[in-house]
Amino acid sequence: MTDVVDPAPQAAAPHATAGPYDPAAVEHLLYEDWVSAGLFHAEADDPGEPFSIVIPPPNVTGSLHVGHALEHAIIDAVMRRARMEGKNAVWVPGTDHAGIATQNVVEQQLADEGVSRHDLGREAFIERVWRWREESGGLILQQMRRLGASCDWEREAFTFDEPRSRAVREVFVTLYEEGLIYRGNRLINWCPRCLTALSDIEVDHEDTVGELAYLRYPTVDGGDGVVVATTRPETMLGDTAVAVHPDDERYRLLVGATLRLPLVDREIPVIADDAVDPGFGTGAVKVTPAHDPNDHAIAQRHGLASVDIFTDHAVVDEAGGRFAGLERYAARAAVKEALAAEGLLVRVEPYTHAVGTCSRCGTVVEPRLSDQWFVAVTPLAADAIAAVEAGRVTFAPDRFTRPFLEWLRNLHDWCISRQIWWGHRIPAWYCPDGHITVAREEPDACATCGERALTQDEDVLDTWFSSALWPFTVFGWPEDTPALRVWYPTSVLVTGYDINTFWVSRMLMMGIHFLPEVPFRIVHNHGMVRDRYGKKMSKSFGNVLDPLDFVDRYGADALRFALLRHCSPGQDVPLAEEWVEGARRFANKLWNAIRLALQTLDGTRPGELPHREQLALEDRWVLSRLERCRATVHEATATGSWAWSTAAQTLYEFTWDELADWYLEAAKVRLYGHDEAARSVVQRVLATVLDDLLRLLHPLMPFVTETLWRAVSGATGGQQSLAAAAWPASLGERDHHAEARFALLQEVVGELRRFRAEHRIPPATLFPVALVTSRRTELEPLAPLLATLVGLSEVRFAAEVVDTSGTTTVVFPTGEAYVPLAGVIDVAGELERLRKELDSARGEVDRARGKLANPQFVERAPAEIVQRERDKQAGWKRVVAQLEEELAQLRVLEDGPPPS
RNA sequence: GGGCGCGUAGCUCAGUGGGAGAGCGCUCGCCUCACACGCGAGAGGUCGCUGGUUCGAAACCAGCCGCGCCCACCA
Repeated sequence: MTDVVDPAPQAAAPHATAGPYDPAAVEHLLYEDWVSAGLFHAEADDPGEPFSIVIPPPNVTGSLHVGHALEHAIIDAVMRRARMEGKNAVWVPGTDHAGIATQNVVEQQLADEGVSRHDLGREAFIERVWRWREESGGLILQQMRRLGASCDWEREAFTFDEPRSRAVREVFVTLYEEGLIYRGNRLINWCPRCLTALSDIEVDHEDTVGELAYLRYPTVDGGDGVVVATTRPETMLGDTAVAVHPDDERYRLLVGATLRLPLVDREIPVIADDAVDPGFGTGAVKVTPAHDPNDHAIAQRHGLASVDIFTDHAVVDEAGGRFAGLERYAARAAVKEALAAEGLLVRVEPYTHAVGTCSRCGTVVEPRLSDQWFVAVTPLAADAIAAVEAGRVTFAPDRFTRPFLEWLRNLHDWCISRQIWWGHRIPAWYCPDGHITVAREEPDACATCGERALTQDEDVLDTWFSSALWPFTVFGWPEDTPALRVWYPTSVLVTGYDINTFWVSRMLMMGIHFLPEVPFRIVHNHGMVRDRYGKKMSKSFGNVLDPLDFVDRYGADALRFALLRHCSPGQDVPLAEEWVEGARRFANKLWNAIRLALQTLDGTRPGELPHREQLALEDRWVLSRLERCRATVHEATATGSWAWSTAAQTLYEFTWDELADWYLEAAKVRLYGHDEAARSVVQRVLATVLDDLLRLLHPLMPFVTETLWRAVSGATGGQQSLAAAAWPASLGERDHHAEARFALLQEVVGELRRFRAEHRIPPATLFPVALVTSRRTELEPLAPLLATLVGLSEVRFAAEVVDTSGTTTVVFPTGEAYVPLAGVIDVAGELERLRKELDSARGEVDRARGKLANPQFVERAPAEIVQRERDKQAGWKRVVAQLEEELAQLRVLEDGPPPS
């Protein structure tokens, strides 16, 4: 870490600082510079093909978690590439008011203070939430800046701000007028803790071990009646019938009979309905229309009454007679007990079934008949289905299409009213006679009877109602704005597959209904971020990773790269600290590679490449490899088919394995040499290669590349930023000839290095080689390179080596290298080392033999351990044999004729 | 009940018809003048199992086993 107090971005440039790359010293300043230069801001009439993405708005009071980090890393990479390609690109940021989630958080705060929202009253409560939004609402957007997200901050939107609220009322009223929004008394999911209705997808289904209880309902005349099976005995208090299948012979005679409902003494009929599965339980089902969706449907068909037995809090009400006042689970126990006492509890067996829970608080939901507002989704869904089937919207990856369509085809009407306070109040007013007036602005009088004393509906809208409008409301709808005309439909929606139903489906339905086009062409579904073992992150499991902690310690680029490196469409992304650390090392490698370049470029700027005949083999090789890298990255980052792991991996390998390990090492010959012309050539090649590499890497790692690019190119920032530079064009055809020749060199270098390592030849010891090779004409010009890369004192080529005494042979695919051993290998030292190794290996063999010779061990130790010992012994025996052979060879050398 | 994904080195993963690979971890040798957040060398795999297609299968097909996820109003 440097202790520079107030460095300008240039001050931290690589040639001016020592030590590793320090992200903290540059990131903030670079971000400020980009924003103040307006690089992320776009106007509708800016030049270029329109390209737009709207952020999946995070909860306004939330903070950035790794899932956001992944999503924003992807979107930002996409945006930056689009911008570099000259598109008129805009990324609209913003937040969601997140109705129930936010209200729950604030209610919890109040609870900690010992008050409830009802103590405060509606006005004061909402004011309190707004105040909390002011305090915490900017946080997540600030955190996005730390990641480098290139949002157009002048376009920040909020699902509950005034422009969005106006759009919500417009949509609600229009749909109401079209008959697509209605108020009705229907069975909904009720959360007894949040005290509100929920839509179907806000309910999670969890397999729960429960019981199946068999209850006997006698006939009114005291006959045996019917035995029904139920997982919820307490709901029998609300039963209004028993149903059997019409073809069920067992009950043929009972259909039409009247039963006496135990405990409440209600007379209920036995009815026949196709919905009953004769194979389940006893084939007879109790019908509780007020608390079960199936039963409700049956009741509708048969005109049965509904008896609601619960209060809002899921406590039995007066309809439950003597059980009134009991909470539902207490009531379950009490009902079972009472039935048992009357001999009507036939039996109870364990039974696992799915139980619905509130996705916001985990409480078991209560199906319940209730007056709520609904969207009649069938016609809207039909249009959405048609759009997907016609390919106007595509999913990446494609496999998400089918479940999405299946979901749309099986939709029930969407319950949109919520009995909470934080959200868009439903624009419906009631007069004392119960007439409903739905209006864009508060009406003066009832539209039906002219009554002036109106009260507004108390409920608010499902938070997804307003986010469904996001892709067009952020551009000013319902006004016909230039932004809307230019940027709608948005180019692509980048979001997790987990909210395709919550959000994507609703945006599609609303977008198609209210605008001429779909809201996005492509839905790019990323996966979920998981821990290093692929496990879901959860607070209770203690494996939650904090993205900002990573940004602090490793830099934003490192986090982004670590995420993108493991990211392919639809696949979950594992993340561990080591991956981020590895990405930080990569940034540092890049930093240092360019530091070397800056120290040797003498101010050479990227520009025209030298003529081809001036280029050395390694120049042609690196340019060809760069072109390969460019083509792969270009392809892998093309809209809709994002193979981020491929792009990241390709850039990583080119930078590290090719540029740093080979090209820079090879280039040193000329960079440090005294041939001015040759130096100029390599400088110009290097400057250009670095320029293109930094451009390609910029969408993934914006900060380090920007810093380095300014140093390489001499750009001063602001408008002259990498963030505003052009995406690299093709360098032309690959040079396969140069690649093949360089590969030849790499093979020879590899073999000689292996020889050096095996024989413990110190790096400082240079040795000569004589090469006999079928590729002499190709390799001969590369002799200086070979010498540099391996550390050779001399490279000779020969048709054949006549006198091989005192030399050893290194074989490579197209020939052999002869290395004299005198002065190269420390024969005495090698012998010493090998003898020591041999001693120790023999010791291991003896140790194992001793152990295995002990009958106590062989007989009593677990077979597994004994076997392991045998394997060990065999392994060491092989090592001994090998060492003995090596020693024998060396002894020949020691005793042989002295090398000339 | 329906659907989807995954099973490749110790761990996490890439690889979709012709060389079994990467990062981390591990072993050995090096502070070589960009980088020890580094350099060089290396060990390690019956590509879940069975069968099929093919000249050739980690990859394509079928079945099976195992893990994970999503959807679902059989009480």
